[in-house]
Amino acid sequence: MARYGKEHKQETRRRIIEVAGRRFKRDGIDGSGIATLMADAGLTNGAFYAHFGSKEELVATTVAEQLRAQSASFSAQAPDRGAGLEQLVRAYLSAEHRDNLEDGCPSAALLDEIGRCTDATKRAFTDGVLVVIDDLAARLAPDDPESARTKALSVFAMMVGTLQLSRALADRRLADDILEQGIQNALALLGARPQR
Amino acid sequence: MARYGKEHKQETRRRIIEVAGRRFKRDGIDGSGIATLMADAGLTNGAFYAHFGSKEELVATTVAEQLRAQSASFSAQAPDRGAGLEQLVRAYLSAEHRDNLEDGCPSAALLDEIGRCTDATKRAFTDGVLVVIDDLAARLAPDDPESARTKALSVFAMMVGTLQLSRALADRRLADDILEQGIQNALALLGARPQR
DNA sequence: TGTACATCAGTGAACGCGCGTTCACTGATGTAC
DNA sequence: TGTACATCAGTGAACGCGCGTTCACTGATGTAC
Repeated sequence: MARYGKEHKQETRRRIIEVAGRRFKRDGIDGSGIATLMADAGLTNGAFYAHFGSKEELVATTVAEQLRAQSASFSAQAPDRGAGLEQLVRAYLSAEHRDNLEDGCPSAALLDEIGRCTDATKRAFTDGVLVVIDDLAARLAPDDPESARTKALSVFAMMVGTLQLSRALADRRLADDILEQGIQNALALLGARPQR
Repeated sequence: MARYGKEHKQETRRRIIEVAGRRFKRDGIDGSGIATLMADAGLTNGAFYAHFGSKEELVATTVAEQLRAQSASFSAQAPDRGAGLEQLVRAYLSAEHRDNLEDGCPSAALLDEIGRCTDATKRAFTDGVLVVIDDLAARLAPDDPESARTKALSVFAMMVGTLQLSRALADRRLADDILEQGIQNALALLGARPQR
């Protein structure tokens, strides 16, 4: 039944991490059981512990991988590292992104749960999100990305909060409105030069 | 053992909602069991269903109550309805607020989980958060609060995202920095007149 | 004032279920001779 | 080339536990006469 070899095992591991990313984002971390996760990956629950020491270890690994993938997706969407911000903002604050949790931003789907996780998971998040932030900072100020870091972080926080809010509102019209307003305000913030 | 009368029962109900608010914000909705919640309120699990039809009903009720309390707290902190925004922003994006989940903003603690809740809970959230937003809008543009609504919503989203991010970062210095940067950017956004 | 009865908030055990985790086992693959 | 053995990815049943929910019961309080 089981195929043999290091390569195969690593591919299985990748598959678990990938389905975990989708499940976590859709149902939450607490809302996703290991048996379900493993069934998604075409395996049974027992196999899990050949790949990860605990659920929390999978969470940390998955958070890291999700942020890596998001960074790669930003680069693919807007390959010019010194630009493309408006395009990224519009794609991020779109109804499509809001309505597609599984393929969406891990921060928007999981940020408050990550705040309640172990230090190891928070560290994985911190490292991963800084790569995303630094990508944004480089687009914001190609000649001095270092100084733009906290500003990029703040704009990112705004986009995350806006998407979460849009998902939590029961009024569709209002949910669409705040995405649009979020785009306007993000672009205004990005356009303004630092004021201190 | 049990005291008798409508008044007493309603007081117990209030107590359950209050401890649920604190627990949910600290451990998440999925992370808080009914038996624990009831023990917090000094009762046993069985009594729960004399007060609520289901856990989800408690969630919707608690979300509504939390937002009502937040609105009241804003009014108490800055009684002049046409002003006080800077004060509110500074209190919101403070290290004290970040480090005190239980007494803090329900949106920052629960927003992504609310996005995964039933429609009834989302509706309770929508109604409640609009009161908070309208309070902010009235402070932002006392003479035309209606037009300031989406802008207030967007600023609120930014504050929520920033607080969540600050809580999820493993690096204390960085977490403090983005609070400070969030204050600067929120004030800049609020100071600017609408640009369309 | 005293007794009998009705009310009902809360108790606590039990329900079936899914959780994270463990482990003896299977059986396909690879290696040795 | 064929056989015997080692490796090990994955299976599936079981562990103790907490989940949301139900319900027969308790006993303090209030009402009627």
